[in-house]
Amino acid sequence: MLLAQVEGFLEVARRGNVSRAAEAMFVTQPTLTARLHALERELGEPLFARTRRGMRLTDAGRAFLPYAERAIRAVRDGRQALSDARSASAGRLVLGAAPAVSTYVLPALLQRFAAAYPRIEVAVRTGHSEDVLQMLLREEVQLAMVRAMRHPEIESIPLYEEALVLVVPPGHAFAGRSDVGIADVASERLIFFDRTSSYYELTQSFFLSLGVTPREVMELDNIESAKKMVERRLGIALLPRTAVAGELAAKTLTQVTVTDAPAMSQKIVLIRRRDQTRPSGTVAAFLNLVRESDLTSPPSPSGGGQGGG
Amino acid sequence: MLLAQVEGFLEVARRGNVSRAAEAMFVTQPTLTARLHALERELGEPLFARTRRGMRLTDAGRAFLPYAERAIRAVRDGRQALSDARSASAGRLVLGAAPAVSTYVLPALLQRFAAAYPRIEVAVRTGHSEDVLQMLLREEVQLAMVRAMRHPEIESIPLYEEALVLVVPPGHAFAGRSDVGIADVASERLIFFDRTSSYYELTQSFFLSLGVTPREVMELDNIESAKKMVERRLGIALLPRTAVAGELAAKTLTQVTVTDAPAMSQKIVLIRRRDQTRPSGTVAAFLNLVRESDLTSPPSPSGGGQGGG
DNA sequence: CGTCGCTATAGAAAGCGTCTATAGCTAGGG
DNA sequence: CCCTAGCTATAGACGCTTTCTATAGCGACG
Repeated sequence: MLLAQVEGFLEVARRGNVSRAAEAMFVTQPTLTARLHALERELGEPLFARTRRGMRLTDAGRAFLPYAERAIRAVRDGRQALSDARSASAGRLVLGAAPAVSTYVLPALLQRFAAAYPRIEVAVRTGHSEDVLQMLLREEVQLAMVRAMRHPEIESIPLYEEALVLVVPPGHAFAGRSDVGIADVASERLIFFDRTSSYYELTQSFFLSLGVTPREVMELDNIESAKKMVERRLGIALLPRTAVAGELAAKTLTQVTVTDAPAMSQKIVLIRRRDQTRPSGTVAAFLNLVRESDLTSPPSPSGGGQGGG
Repeated sequence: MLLAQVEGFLEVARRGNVSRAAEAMFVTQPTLTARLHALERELGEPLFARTRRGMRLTDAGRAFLPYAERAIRAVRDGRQALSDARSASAGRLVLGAAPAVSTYVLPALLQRFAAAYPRIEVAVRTGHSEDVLQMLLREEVQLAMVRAMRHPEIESIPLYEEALVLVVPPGHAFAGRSDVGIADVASERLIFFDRTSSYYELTQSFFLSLGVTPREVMELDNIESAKKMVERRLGIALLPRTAVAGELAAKTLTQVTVTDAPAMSQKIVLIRRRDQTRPSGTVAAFLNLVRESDLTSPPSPSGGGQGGG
């Protein structure tokens, strides 16, 4: 069955006249007649009663009419959806993100995205980087912003380096000092977050590599709580810089530089399933936005970039 | 665009594998590959990412998928609707009927019809025969049961002759007499109904042809009211036999035969637009039912057939 | 390193849709 | 009473396109 046949059926049904319908469809009248015959043959039933005055729908034709309209409309809408997607003027984008990204980086990004592409519907799925990777592989998300990972079926685009910075409450002994060493840190009460997160592992191995055994006082399962703990002077913490940018600016937390330890950071990347197809529509739109964004400087202007190997 | 292309797209999307999909659709793999290419070319966008493991939908493909399903479903449902209509197992039937038919003949008929074809939806439009004819010409109804009429665009099937019978209240002077003449009737108070109906005209010309000027006492716009009037002894009336069958059986009205006047009746026919197509589906089902029904004897067994020239 | 499993391509044959031209039919006008 | 206008159906030729079989190309896997 040709879609052209169904369209011909609709046009003739509307006009009651093959010749006019043919003209409107830019084909000759015999062509359209043949289409109708073919359709009637395939459906096994005459759809029109041929009269001296033109074509009139039979009961069968009248019964088929709404379905034909529905089919044609579906195809037309499908074309429109593709064209919308192509121009990224509409559609749906499902993003995965690690918790720190989802909470501290995505909001600003999505705000700009929504402004640029108001008719794109966005959904975010948050999870630890490994879980988000699985979502991507299962095609539950189209793009994901996670820490750098390797997998044969994904390709990644570097986004930014997220530094882990040591934060202390205002008025803490470390505040204002420029000679805080790793040994000083080790003797402080430390607050960790989310034992299942890669940050935890990263922080632990950092201390161990320096021969320091941290005296853990508390472990929270999310960054926000950890920040609150430091603010309440229950300890000090190594936290993602993007997560404390606001507090540093508001001076409810103070950043301290450790002199005798390397800067610690984690690479954040945008990952995507490896296709041979180039990113299309909503995905391409988001990629463009990301490319022209400077993710190393969060919305509130606190400290400058602090990247490091 | 071929529907086969869209179906191929769906099948491959489901299976993620051209070869299997081709097998399932009883075509060769190159054929299906070609269909997909043609569809992608027409839509201007790759719908699949070709991988070593098979075919995976692209974002565009995923966007198009629901529309493709909708279109295929519409066509499938349309085929089903036609097949239902062919076997009259489902569908819709719109009937027109004159008031007397609609009220006194159709209910029994429709009861049997609904029992025989439970999935056919029936609608009735009631109006005077002339108006119903117009409905038929405008294709607002598919069939109509009205008094016999002529029109170049319709064909009719005789249904029955509806006699007009003289009814009087029980205990009336005429009741039991076998020698009531037209002169006797003329001296009685007569109740007419619906001046705009053909019955009114028929009745009037009947009296006039016999040189009798009826002494009208009352005109109601519907038969039910006229019957009630006779029952309340406000006069006597000439009413369609089908309309008083129940009252005659219940003996709340009595039929009187006029000896010196011809029997009066009206031909009731079933009319249909003149097509070259033979009646299909629901229409054919109704015609069959009507053909095997004896419409001259209403449900309640009162008097026998009373036809006459 | 060969084989397997997948899709893409090549080339031939058949089928089908499309065109122009014309037939067949009826209604309406001269 | 014929002739024309307006409709759809048919005929025949042309060309595209779909379809087939056979084969290439290309990674993955053992």
